[in-house]
Amino acid sequence: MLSNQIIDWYLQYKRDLPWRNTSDPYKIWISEIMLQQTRVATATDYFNRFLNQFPTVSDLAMADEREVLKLWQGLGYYSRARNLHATAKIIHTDYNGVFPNTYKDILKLKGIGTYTAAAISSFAFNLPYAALDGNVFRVLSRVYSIDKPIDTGEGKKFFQELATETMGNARPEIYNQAIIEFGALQCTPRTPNCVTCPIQANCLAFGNGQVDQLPLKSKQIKTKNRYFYYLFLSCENRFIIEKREGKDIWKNMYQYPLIESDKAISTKKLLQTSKWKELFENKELVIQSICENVVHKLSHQNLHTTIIHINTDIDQLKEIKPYQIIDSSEIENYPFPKPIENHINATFENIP
DNA sequence: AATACGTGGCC
DNA sequence: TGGCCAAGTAT
Repeated sequence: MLSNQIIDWYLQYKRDLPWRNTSDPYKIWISEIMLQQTRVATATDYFNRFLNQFPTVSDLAMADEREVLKLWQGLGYYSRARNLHATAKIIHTDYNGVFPNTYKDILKLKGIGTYTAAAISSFAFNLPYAALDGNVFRVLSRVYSIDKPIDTGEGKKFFQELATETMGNARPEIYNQAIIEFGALQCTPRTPNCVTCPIQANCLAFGNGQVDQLPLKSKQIKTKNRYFYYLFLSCENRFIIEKREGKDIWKNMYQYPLIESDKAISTKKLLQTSKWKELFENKELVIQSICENVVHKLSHQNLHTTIIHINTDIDQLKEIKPYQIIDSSEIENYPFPKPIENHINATFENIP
């Protein structure tokens, strides 16, 4: 039986990961959120730091969102951190600090969809819900040679039923971890290790020679270009930041004052924008340097960033209103997106 | 249903 | 080296 073969493989080859060997739903929840669209190697250090700072769901509930985002800095998909924090508050108040223990209640929580609800339900409570993530899609599509696209509603429904069937009466807690780990280590996206695969004889795609063409995806992402002009306004170790609001990327994170354009513009044109005038009208300024056009690639957009460094005197900084001045010693208190983090690191590397 | 949401690694 | 991919979810 397929489920038993995969479990046997798992018992022999599984990795010892920080979130394994526990049935604490809090730890499992944190790990699952961090692992969404994120590699194990990247998530591991974040997981350890996070659990160290917030050992229980109530510790997390009591924190400021800014602190949570700071711990998440660099991990990406920051709505995960915001939802994690909001959900911790719900569990702390509505559930008296005790993690809900039914699939239905778990699925209601912000940031938890069908995959994560099944993962927590099975890993923590051994409930029989088949976890369907990218690994499981890949393994099932190959073993059964399914050429339905996995990124459509119909495809997801089909694979969810197939996953449930394949799990059968296997122990949910171990089976779900096993097939996910099998996908991550053995049945990998590129160059899967079919030579040593224990289920090679049962794999239809291997028989067809179609392993490298599965799973099938129908959609392709299109990227757009945006042009970011950051104003690094500094005076010795102090500089100006603003908080990002709204529904755009990096919500509730901090950055240098930003002038955005949908196309590249000259420094001369920047001088004519309303934001520039708002910041500098009637003030003296000297552009010290310009770091031009570093392209930061996100999944759906290319950000062409230019950082304009301007030295200003302290009195002038104080007059600029919706922005705040921070000292380099306060950097640890504010979450920054990668482009800003990179510039801060390069600028303040020699300053204690 | 289609799209937005980050970042880093890989070939 | 640019495009694809990695333990998805919300809208």
